Amino acid sequence: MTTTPLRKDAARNWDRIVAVARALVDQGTPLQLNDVARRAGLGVGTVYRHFATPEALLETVATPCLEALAAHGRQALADTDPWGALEAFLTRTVEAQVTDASLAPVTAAPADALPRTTELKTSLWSVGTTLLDRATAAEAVRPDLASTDLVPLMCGIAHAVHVHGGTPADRIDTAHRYLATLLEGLKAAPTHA
Amino acid sequence: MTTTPLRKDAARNWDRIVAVARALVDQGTPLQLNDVARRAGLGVGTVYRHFATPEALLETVATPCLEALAAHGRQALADTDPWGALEAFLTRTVEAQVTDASLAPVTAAPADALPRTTELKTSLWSVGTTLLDRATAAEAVRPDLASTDLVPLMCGIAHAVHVHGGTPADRIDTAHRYLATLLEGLKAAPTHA
Amino acid sequence: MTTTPLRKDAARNWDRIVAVARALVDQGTPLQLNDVARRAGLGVGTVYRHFATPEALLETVATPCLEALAAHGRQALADTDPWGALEAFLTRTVEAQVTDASLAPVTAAPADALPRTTELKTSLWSVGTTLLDRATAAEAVRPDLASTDLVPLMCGIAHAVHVHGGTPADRIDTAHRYLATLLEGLKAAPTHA
Amino acid sequence: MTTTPLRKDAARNWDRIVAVARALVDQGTPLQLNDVARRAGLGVGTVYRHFATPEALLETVATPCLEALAAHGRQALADTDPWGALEAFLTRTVEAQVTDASLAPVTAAPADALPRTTELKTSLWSVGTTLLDRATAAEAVRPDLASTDLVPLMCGIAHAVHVHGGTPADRIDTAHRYLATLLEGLKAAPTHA
DNA sequence: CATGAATGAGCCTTCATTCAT
DNA sequence: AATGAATGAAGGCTCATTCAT
Repeated sequence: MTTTPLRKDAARNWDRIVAVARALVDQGTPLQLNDVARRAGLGVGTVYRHFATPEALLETVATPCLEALAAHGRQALADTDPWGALEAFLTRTVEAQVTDASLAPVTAAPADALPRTTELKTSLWSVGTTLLDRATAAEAVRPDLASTDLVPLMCGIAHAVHVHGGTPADRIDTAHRYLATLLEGLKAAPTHA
Repeated sequence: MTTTPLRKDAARNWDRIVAVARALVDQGTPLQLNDVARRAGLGVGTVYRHFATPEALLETVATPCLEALAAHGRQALADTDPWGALEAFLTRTVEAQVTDASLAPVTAAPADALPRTTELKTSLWSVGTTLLDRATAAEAVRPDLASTDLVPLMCGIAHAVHVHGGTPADRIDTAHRYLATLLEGLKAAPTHA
Repeated sequence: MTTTPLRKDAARNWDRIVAVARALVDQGTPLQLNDVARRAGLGVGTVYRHFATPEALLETVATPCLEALAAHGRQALADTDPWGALEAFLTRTVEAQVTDASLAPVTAAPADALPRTTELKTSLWSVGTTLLDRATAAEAVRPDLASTDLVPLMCGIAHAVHVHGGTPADRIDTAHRYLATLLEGLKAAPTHA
Repeated sequence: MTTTPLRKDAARNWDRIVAVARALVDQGTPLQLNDVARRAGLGVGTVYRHFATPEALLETVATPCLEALAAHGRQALADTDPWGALEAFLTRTVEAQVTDASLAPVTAAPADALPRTTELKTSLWSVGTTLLDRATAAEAVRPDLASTDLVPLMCGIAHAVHVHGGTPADRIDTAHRYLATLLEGLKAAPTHA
């Protein structure tokens, strides 16, 4: 409906490019389209045809992960425990950010290169808002936090984990500790403050 | 006794360079020594003579703020309320990070360009450790946070504020909200967990 | 099978670059890639794409001459007169060094930038060794000279000619005189010394 | 008669500078006046006052060695054996060139920075000419070599030794071998050629 | 569609030399 | 005399992007 399906060879190139980019992101190398082209055994022009900017490529790399998060978000909406649903959703989000280096920049970016990214971010934001509203309504969460705070806070935790450093395994651990602390703070509504 | 005082003209240039750098940092432009030189109306060589690397210049720009924090830290050590002292110290720190764009990169950097920076960072870290230990001993803080978590968490909050965006005034506000939440989480020891 | 032939335009640029470099070498100007680019009317990047370092370009400039020497060397091996063959080979070598300013640095360099250069140098060295060994075996040459002395001595003569100065024509003449003297010394084995 | 003697402190500085330069030359580091100043613990200006150019400093470093050569040359003139005198003189010269890195560039330079250098070079050239003429007159030397060939040939040998490489001890050895060969060639006049 | 050569702005850095102090 | 700060031309190299083939 939206996009004409790619010719078979073009699709193969598209896959190669994304795979190479994924590998580069995982090893922390900044995405340079020339570089990606060389490693993929393709011409620069081909890469540019598929991805007009480094950001577009990065977002493409991040997409599957964002989709998984969005899927999980839809399930979370079905959860009847307001606090539990929020907690699970945020946990998943932070785990993803810490595990997948492509998410942080995409999430924090003020503008998106691909419409699909915008869709997914909007969807996630909407889920987050809903879950937070429910929790707030259930008085399970301090009232001075708005839904616009969720993304920044998740980015903040991911960044904190990054600054802390350590092996990938360490990082997940650290992320859980930091998130636990923050969630405790979210929960403990300043009743009499 | 420490450093030979600069000649008057050299001092003037030093000041100019730092002032230009300060301005660039404040408007979010990355520091490039050639650029700084041009804007300061000086030769490149002059800037290189004073600051061997962009990092050295950045740290110089950050120094006054770090010194103010360190001074405040020394006072905080005299505070007899373990929790209050920690809270005040972290508040100041986050306010500074959010207000002054030179702090975040300097704080997060694994290596320092200037000895003075190392001194100040060490001093701040030591104050933080002491205050956290006291609070932990007073059971005012959840036990699973170590002193090595303080810097990452402060950087995380600063980053969250950055992602949230808004005017400088907004940002201080946001910082207070985020910090308050986190502190609540620090305080509320997971009693039965 | 060896190298993909260059595209027509790329080949034209390659030629231009080498031609400019040749001219610079001939007039004694040191090769600077930026400079070459400007004179060739090309972008710096183009020159860097073709030749990663000044040495690579210089060796490319020297290659045709080295190939001619190598070809002559192969013929010299067929000469049945041990002394005559050596003499002819060394004469050609020195004439080349004196005539073509690109040879001296390439010959004297301890490391090569291009594999082709290494091939050619190895080949020439091997011819020289063979010819010297034959002459030594025929007792036509003083025994205290090793094949590792050939290159230095040829470089030495070329350098002597350079110091002497004069027009290109003068220089060939001088080279012949110097080489004749040296060859006389090589021949006259110190019988009773 | 010529120069006002330096003030005591100025003389001390002069000495320091030359000593530092000597050390740099010996270790093969190119002479940079800024660098020399720093190592000597002096201001750049001071070094410039004493030596207007790097060449002037280099020539100053070379001077003692040139003077020793000149002194030996004057003695050689008293030697009654034409060939022996020439041989001894050239041997000394080559040994010096190979041993002292300051000589090669000074000798090969077409122009001098210091009058004293010109004096010494002239003197040496004159000695060489005289010795060669005597040897030629005694028919001890092939007639097609002129006195203007001596300097180039010595430079050539030094350069050959340099290209050959090896430890300082090796180099003297190599120099003797190369010079012996060349001298043999000088001696063996091409009687019937 | 794919290719990859070309581009050139832009950044970094060094160093010989001058000149105010 | 000595100092050393300032200068800025000069050279090196990278990389995002375009466009002819």
